[in-house]
Amino acid sequence: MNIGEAAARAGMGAKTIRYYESVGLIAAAPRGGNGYRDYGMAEVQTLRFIHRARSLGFSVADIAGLLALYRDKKRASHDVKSMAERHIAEIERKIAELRTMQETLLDLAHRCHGDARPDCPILADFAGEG
Amino acid sequence: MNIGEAAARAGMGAKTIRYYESVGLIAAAPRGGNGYRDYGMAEVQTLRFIHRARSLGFSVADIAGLLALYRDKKRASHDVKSMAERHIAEIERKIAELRTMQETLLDLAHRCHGDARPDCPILADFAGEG
DNA sequence: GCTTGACATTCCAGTTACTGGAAGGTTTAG
DNA sequence: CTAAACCTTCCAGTAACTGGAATGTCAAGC
Repeated sequence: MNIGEAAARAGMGAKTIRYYESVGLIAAAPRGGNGYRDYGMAEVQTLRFIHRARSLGFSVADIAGLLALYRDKKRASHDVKSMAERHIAEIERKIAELRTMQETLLDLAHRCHGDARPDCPILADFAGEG
Repeated sequence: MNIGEAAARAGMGAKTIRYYESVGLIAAAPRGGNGYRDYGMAEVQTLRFIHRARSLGFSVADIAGLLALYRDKKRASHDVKSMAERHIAEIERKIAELRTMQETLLDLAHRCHGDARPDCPILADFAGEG
């Protein structure tokens, strides 16, 4: 099948597939006589794997590792789990950072009149007043 | 003062200041006879404002708007508050997205032995099994 | 006066994961 | 035959810096 159909089946754009090929995440697809890339269901399966992992926030570099583990039938599940746990911890860190930002902003916004008057605790805070 | 001192006082790197100047977030600093940028306390104050806003997750583009409001003594606090609220909502969206990822991963990781055996629900999920 | 180190300058490249667009070749339907 | 809908490559842009190279300047110590 052509790249467009593979993309549709995998739930991503054709450009994304070419990008993954260009950075070495997937192998270069064989070409037909017209120069078009040709994909089979195995490649679509790999692309779906990538899509799922990306949707869970794994980086392309991490996914390269996950794909290697996936293909290594003698892998230890420990290796997969530890990658997942590292990623979970990273997500936790980001959530905590965002939550801190959000709490500060909610507090500032709460204290701001939000009317036509110019005085504003948000700007005052940013300006270092108080 | 030179850029290094301004950077130290504002809590950022000298390269960051040059970057902000290059993208028009701050005005080009006047130069001394040696070509060095020269800063006063007002500029440091602006840089600290930017630093604070960045630490709360505002984009450089947003900060340009916030600085304009800050300088407009006839601003309506409503305008500031609405920017803050939009940003709070965006943060909320990101947190929700991360939380969803995290929950899925926690569930998968929980079901993974994490030992020397190769079978792994995480990879199985990515591969679309089940 | 000279050297040395810590500054400063500019410009280019790299980061992440795509995405848009241009210029062109191919295939298919009508 | 033509027009639409594919495909190809390559270049540029996104966000917000950061690192590094090549070069210039300044202040301190000998």
